This record gives sequence, C-alpha cells and structure tokens, in this order.
Amino acid sequence: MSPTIRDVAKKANVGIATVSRVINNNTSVSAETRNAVLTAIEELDYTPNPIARQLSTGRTLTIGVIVPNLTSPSYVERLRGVQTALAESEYHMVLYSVGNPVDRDNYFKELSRNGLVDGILIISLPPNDAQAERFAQSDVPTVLIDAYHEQLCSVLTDDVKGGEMATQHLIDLGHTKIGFLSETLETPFHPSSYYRYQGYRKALTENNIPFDETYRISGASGRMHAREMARQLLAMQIPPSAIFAGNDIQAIGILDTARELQIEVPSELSVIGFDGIRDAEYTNLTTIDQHLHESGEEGVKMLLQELESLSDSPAQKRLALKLVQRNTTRPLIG
Amino acid sequence: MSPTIRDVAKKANVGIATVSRVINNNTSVSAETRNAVLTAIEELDYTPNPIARQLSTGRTLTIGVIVPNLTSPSYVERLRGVQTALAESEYHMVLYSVGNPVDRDNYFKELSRNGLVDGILIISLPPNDAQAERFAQSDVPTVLIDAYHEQLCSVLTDDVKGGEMATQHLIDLGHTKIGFLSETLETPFHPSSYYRYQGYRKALTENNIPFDETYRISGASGRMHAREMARQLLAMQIPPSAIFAGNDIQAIGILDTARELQIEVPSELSVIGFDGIRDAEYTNLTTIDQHLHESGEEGVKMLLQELESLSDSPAQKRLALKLVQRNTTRPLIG
DNA sequence: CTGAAAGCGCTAACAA
DNA sequence: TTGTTAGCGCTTTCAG
Repeated sequence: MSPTIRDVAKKANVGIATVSRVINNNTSVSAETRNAVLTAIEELDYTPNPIARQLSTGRTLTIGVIVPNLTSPSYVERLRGVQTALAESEYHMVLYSVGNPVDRDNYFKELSRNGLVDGILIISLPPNDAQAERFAQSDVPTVLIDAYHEQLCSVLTDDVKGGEMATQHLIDLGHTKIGFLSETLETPFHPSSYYRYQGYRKALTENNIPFDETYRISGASGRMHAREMARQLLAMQIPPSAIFAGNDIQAIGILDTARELQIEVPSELSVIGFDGIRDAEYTNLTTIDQHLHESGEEGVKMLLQELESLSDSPAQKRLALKLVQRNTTRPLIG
Repeated sequence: MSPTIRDVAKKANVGIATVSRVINNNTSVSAETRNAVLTAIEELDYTPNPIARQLSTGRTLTIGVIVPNLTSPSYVERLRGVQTALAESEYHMVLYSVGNPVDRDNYFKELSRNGLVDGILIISLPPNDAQAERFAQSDVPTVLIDAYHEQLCSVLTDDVKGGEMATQHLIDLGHTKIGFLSETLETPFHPSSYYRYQGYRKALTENNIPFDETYRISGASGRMHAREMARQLLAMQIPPSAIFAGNDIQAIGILDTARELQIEVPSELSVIGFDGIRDAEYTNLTTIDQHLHESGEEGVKMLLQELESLSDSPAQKRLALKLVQRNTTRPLIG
C-alpha cells in the first residue's frame, strides 16, 4: 500500500493539515516544518492520492472529450489540437469515442451528470435541443467544437461560406461545369456537407451559373466510395471540368479516379477539397483550410475560461477559412 | 448540488447501506424496499458519485493509455483497436499523449504511482530497465504494446522477421539491388526500424546477396523526408530495382518520388512498406501487415486479464505478420 | 504557524 | 433483510 498523508505526518511529527499545506504550497508554514515535511515525503516516496483529493475538492482535473470514432483524419487533427492545448494546462483528458448514436446519447447523459469530469469537449457531434438544454443546466461547462447550439459555447466553421469560397475559386478559374461530390446530404449525422453544398449553390447562383442536378453526387463516406462516385461523374456525356469535394478525403478519392482514367489534374480536371488535413498537403490538393488543429486548441481555451468563471451567455468563436491553392486547380483552358 | 445517497435514503425511508445495495445490485434487498429506493432514485434523478465510489472501492474503472503524440497513423490505428476492445468493457480511457522524452518519463512515473488509473497501456514506448522495474513493482498492471521488456506483459511484433519477410519477397521476385529506406537507426527512440533493418540484412545474407551500404539510407521520419531520401537513392548510377521502406508512410513517400521522376511502379521499381495502415490499401502498396488494430485489442484483453488476476510471470503475445501483396511489387524483368 | 476534527459521498463490515 | 458505523485519503474550517 502506498503511504498516506498520515504516514507523512507521523514521520515528520506534525499534523496532517500541515502536510496538506505543504503539498498545496500553502504559505502559512514555517520553513523549518516545511523542510521536515518535505524530507518525510521524500523518504516515504509519497504522492497524494488524486482520488481522495478529488472527492475532497470536488475537482477532478479531468476533461471529457467526446469524439466520433477516430475514423476521419479531421477528428484526429482536432484531437491533436486539443492535446496540444491541454498539455499546457493541469488537466487530463478522458477520451469517449462514440461509434453510434446510442453511444453518443449515453455519453452526453452520463458526463453532464455526475462529477466524473470538470468539463466537456464535444467534437463534431451536434446535440439536439434536449441534450443541449441538459448541458446548459448542468454544472459541467461544455464546449462544442465543429457543432453549434445556441445554448452552448462553440468553436465553429462557416461551412456555407467555405463551400462558397471553394466554388467561387473554381468559377474564378473560368469553370462553369462544376461538380459537387459529398457524403449523403439527406440524413446528415453532421450537417457540414449539407452546408458546404449550400455554399456551392449560392456561389453558382451569384455567378448566374445554372445548377445542374446531374453534377451533384452524394453517397457513403470514405475514399473508396468517393472514387466510385467520381467515376460516375466523369463518365458523363459532358463531364464537369472541375469538382468540389465535400472533404479532402473525398477529393483525394477523385484524384485516384482521375489517375485511373488517365484524366490529368489539373489540366483536364480541377479538384478542390475541404478541411486542410495533412494528406491534402502531401497530395498537393487545393483546399479550404478550416484550421482543424486550431479548432481543438480554441475549444480547450474556451473551456478553460468557462472553468474559471462560467459566462452568462455562451461564447461563440468562428474560425477563419482559408483557400489554400495548390496544384489540383488551374484556369480552364479553351 | 446533485443529490447524494443520503437524500435517496431519506426519501425512501431506508438506510444508506440499503440504497448502496440497490445501486450495486446486491441481492439481499426485498423487492418492496428495492422498489421504494428505485422510485426515490428516479424522482431525485440520482446518480452515484463516481469519485466517492472510487475512493471507497479503490477502483477507478479507468485505464491510462500512454502513446506518442498522434503523429503517425500507426499509433492512431493501434488506439482505435484499444478503443474497440475497451468499449466492450466497463473501463474508460485516459489518454496521455507524449511529445518528448520528458513527458514520457513523467507519465511513466506518475501513473505507476498513485491510483489514478487501474491499469496502464503503453503504446510504442519502450521503458528502460529502471522504469520497467517500477512498473513491475507497482500495484498497477501494465501492458506494453509494440514494445518489449522481459519484466512486463507485452503484445509485440517480430520486426526482424518482418524485415526479413519483406526483403525475401523482393528477392523472390528476382531483385538483388534492394534499397532500404528508413528512419534514423543510430539513436532510435523506438528500435523497430533497426530491427527491420536487421531482418533486411539477414535476408540478404541468407540469399548470398552482398550488402551494399550505398543502398541504405536513413533520416528524419515522415513522408516528405522519405521523398527526399528516395530521390537520392534513385539518382544513383545504378539505382536499386526495389526498395524496402521502414514503414508505409515512407513507402508512400517513395511512390511520390517515383511518380515525380516518372519511374513506373512496379514495372521499373518495386516498393514494399511495413505496417499495414489504411493508406497502404488506398495506395495499393505491398506491405507487411502487422495487425495494428489487433495489437490494440490484444493489449486491452491482456490488461483486463491482469486486472482480474495478476499473473506471476509477464504474459507475452506475438502477433502474426502477413505479407499483403498489392500492386507496387512485381517480378524483376530482364 | 499549527493541530484537531469535520466532512467529501460512497462501500462494506458488523450487528441486529 | 436491514441499519449503524467506520473508514477510503484528502482539504479546510476553526481554535489555539
């Protein structure tokens, strides 16, 4: 068994309160007794039991991070940002990985309840009204990253605007036959693809380019499915000269297909993605960078702030979007 | 403030012990009182405080996972495996992400000490003798994944054998000018590249192929650095006809360079990687699959076992290796 | 500056 | 079957 505060107190011939004071750097201890305590601690190789401390103080120094199974690079990148920011704090992170809606709802409920964690960070999982209400009422500060609810603090991206930027970029290059390839829009677990699609439509409209329904394709997520969808798009009688993909992984899937079909990018086909994951850099993919890493860091910052003093109205932070032009888009020739 | 067990007891007109019994499904409670307690719990919306429970039982139902910053896909994949297995248990996971040796040593020390976690999982971070000794002595069961120490439980890969398999595969295809590209071997944070290199050497020797020092290149990790190293290798007077990369990311870097130099893979150059990350599949890369996901799952299984009953001698599990032949290797022609 | 003592909310003997 | 009580190891009043 590990030594307790009582063992230290006995050894140093002081009361346990004094030991506690020394541990917590409470100033009201004479240099003499402090030293006695410190040597006792040293000799016993004592460390305070964090659980006991937690029960006593009511703080766990832990924040819970609820995140979709690490299936997408963007979650991982956000998580890295969370880690980065958390590393500089005194908090630890418990990872709650959700694989399905049931998990999600359970975690949402559990964590907001009892004092397992001091704060909650939710990544890319929008809560419904009832859940948001619950979080708002709870004693546990909660911050959403890449999700929005008016009742809660959040760090977000303007997906509509991003979609618009991407599409506008293609239009600026002279493209008018612009495809849109994304995850299913109909029943969105997370609505970002839908918003990006709205941005796409908006840009077309603003530039008086008629929307062609056949240029839009949606389906299951992932690089493989994107390849397949790209094949369909590119097999059309009059295929698009540029494609905006709902995310970078799908954009890379399009590049795969283009190579397979010997369609040269960017001379014959322009492709733009969305997210700004690392693979986009490696692939030389033009994309809309939504600063994933930063979103994690900002989420933590916001949460730490809430932890210090609960704000009365939920803070909201919009991250900037940046068009990163690389080598998969270029002016339409002819 | 949340209701406590005492509030429930009062409301149900029973003692707190009875409430505790109901909570913990202890059978010795009459159906009648049980119901009374349950309705009281319902009405108060009570949940037991986990921290108090932890202090009382000595169990935290938490396992600590120490892992290098999620810089490499292989760590992430292992982590996914850990999550998968942990999801079926009653344990949660605290993620300790180490960015440098100091972090690592701190976490090693902290976690093995006090009862913050019930068990420890260490991914790809070999402890030194003193640290291993510490873990072995500690009350906290510890399992290494992708790392070995005789004193500790571990789930491992035979990197030497894997290196041999990869090289032998190339030899079987008729290659004799076989390059080896990897991370720095000299001061390995983790020795896997070195072991794989040993396997490479072994295969050459066994097949009476003289080792050519100029065909070996090592440097910083990452796809970009691999590209650069590949350029050097391929710019030689007599370049290798096949390259074995220390890991899949580096192999993909080689493919990047090959494309850049218009060297066709696999007709002009064969490339084999190591790990079996998802990108290998997407890239159609031939590789040695070391079952990363499974390593995480097995690590958890082993740890859960230890949690039930500490084994007297450290369990060790070697994962199988599998050559996955895809489209980046083929017989040497001419 | 220091110690005694009362909790934090729960579990688990021990009695009844 | 149930209630009382003594901890778990710490922090924090409250006296002194």
